[in-house]
Amino acid sequence: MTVTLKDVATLAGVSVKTVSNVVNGYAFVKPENRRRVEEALAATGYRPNVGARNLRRGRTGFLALMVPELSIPYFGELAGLVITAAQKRGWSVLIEQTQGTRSRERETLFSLGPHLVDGALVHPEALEAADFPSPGEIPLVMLGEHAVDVPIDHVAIDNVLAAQTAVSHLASLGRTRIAAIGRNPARGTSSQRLAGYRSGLSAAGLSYSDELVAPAEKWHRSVGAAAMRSLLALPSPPDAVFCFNDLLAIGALRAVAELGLRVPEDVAIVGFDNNEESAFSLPSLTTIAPDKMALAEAAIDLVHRRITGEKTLPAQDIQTPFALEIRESTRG
Amino acid sequence: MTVTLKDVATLAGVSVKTVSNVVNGYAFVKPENRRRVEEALAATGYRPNVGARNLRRGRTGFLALMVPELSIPYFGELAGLVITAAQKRGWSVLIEQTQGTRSRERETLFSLGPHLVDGALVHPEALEAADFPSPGEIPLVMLGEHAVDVPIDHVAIDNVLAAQTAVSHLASLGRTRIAAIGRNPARGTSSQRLAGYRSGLSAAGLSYSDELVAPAEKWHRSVGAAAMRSLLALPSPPDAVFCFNDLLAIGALRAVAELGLRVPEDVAIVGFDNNEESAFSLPSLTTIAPDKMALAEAAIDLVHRRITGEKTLPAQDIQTPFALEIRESTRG
DNA sequence: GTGAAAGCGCTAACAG
DNA sequence: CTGTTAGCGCTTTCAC
Repeated sequence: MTVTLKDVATLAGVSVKTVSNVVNGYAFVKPENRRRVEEALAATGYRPNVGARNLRRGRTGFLALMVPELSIPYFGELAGLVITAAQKRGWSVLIEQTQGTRSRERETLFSLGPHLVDGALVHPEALEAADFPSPGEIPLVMLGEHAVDVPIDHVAIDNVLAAQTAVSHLASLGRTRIAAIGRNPARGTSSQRLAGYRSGLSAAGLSYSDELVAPAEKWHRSVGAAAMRSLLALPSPPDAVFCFNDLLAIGALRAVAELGLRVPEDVAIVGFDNNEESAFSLPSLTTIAPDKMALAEAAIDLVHRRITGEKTLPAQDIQTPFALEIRESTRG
Repeated sequence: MTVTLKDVATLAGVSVKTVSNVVNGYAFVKPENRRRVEEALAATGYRPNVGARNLRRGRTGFLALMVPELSIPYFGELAGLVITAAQKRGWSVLIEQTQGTRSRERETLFSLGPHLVDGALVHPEALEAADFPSPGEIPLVMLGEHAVDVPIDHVAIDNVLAAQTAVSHLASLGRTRIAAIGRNPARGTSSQRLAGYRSGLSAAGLSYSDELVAPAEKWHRSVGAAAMRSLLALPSPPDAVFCFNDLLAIGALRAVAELGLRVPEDVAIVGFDNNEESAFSLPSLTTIAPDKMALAEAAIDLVHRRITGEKTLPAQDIQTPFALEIRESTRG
């Protein structure tokens, strides 16, 4: 059935070694033999058995990417970039979804045997330090928030600074009651963005008020809408809102519109992530735009370095760039 | 180092066969031996080498999913569902992106060796009949449009009927100049939706006019906006538009707003795909909602049946349900 | 019930 | 430069 190296060798009248040499692009093969092997290769339609090759080489050719959910635009976009970056290095990417629950995250991390994948990029949401496998397992790179203090490679943007940038922008517009949507003590990212929000406020000489910070269990559009409604129902409602991600902001946009108010005139809104849809919402959304490609490439680069050698390097903490993308939702 | 079956056997004082039996849940093992093996297993933290096992068994435990781009919401959502469905059957999913180009699609299809994955779900965009591998390779299931006539399993919604439903809905609102956005001769999906558009028109007693059908190379938001602008610049502009996907429709929404017109009063708009964002656009988007979960599960089910036995079954053509989701963009 | 041994397809010494 | 050979870690006859 499937044609093996041996079959090709027999047909070409050479040894498997020679065929292997040709297949693997080894330079020193007698032209005559090379020709015959190549003919046999073409005639049989030989395809290497990747599994066997990897078994022998001690690597699998796979990388795992663990994310909460691919249907969330940020992760869909990120995953696409990761796959592209990985492919350039010859890896195929296996995707695992966790729904952001700690139990699924633990399970996934544990199931990533040393034989299934060569390394993994993980974007944890709820994981705690104790959940991480003992070092010495496969190379792991954390994406996004460094929720917990573990000595593991990590790449992300400076969330605190980014959040602060967003809030400063709002303040520079003359807004004085700047709210936030997305508080969630269980998520590391939330704490960081909250910290940035607070320092943005104080940098602008504005005082922090608890009632202006709306919680959000899930950072989805519907939650953003609900949160915005409750903020607008306040005795003195906000004149600007910093949403911890774009989905919340999209929801907020809708809530404002439903109440007959205008963005940005009545309420200015800033999001976070720069999902593709944010450039097309009505109004389009000012947002923090992380350089997702840089993020993906840095992560792949890191895992690549870990796999090929540099085992002993101390855990890296890489920051990738971001920018404030100013659009209609904060433009007079 | 990594602990192997043999290590466990040595430690437990039995043969590899016995350990293998225990690991694989073989029933007839002397209790005493089972206990000792289990202890050794726990003590060493043994993890089976999936690659080696698969090499032996002749399967890999992987499924490939080929899509144009994960950053496109429809594919992000679909991929998420496919991964979930595959996981229930014990498969991990490998994602390959093609950017919708024929060359990348061919390459991908070709690289899907019989050893890399047990089967593949492919969503081709530009592939032609000649590009398909000779039957007898790994099980392949096509998702989405049956662009070409090849005897390969296929699951999709009835695109023609769905498009017709969308157009009929627009006609039922009393609209008489119903345009379409998304013509692209190179894409099978486009032809089908165009056919549905035409039959929807004629069912409503409306005549077809070429000038009302806007081409779209890529079905992206910006293209939808541009197409809408040119339609609105027509001497007698449309009063309704059927967009071949939601992204085009989102772009169209923006173009209408920029010209100071209103949706649905001046132009009613219908999309296709029911991306999550469509429920939150302003106005929210009426759209054809394919049952994506049914699609994913039918596809996984099919590939599962192919892999486990039913090789000789003739190529299946499965239709999954869809619904017209009526929202603000067509609601007075 | 369990051990010994063969071998899945491939690569990497090691001769020659 | 090329053939032979020994495994990678696992499952699976086939004896015992």
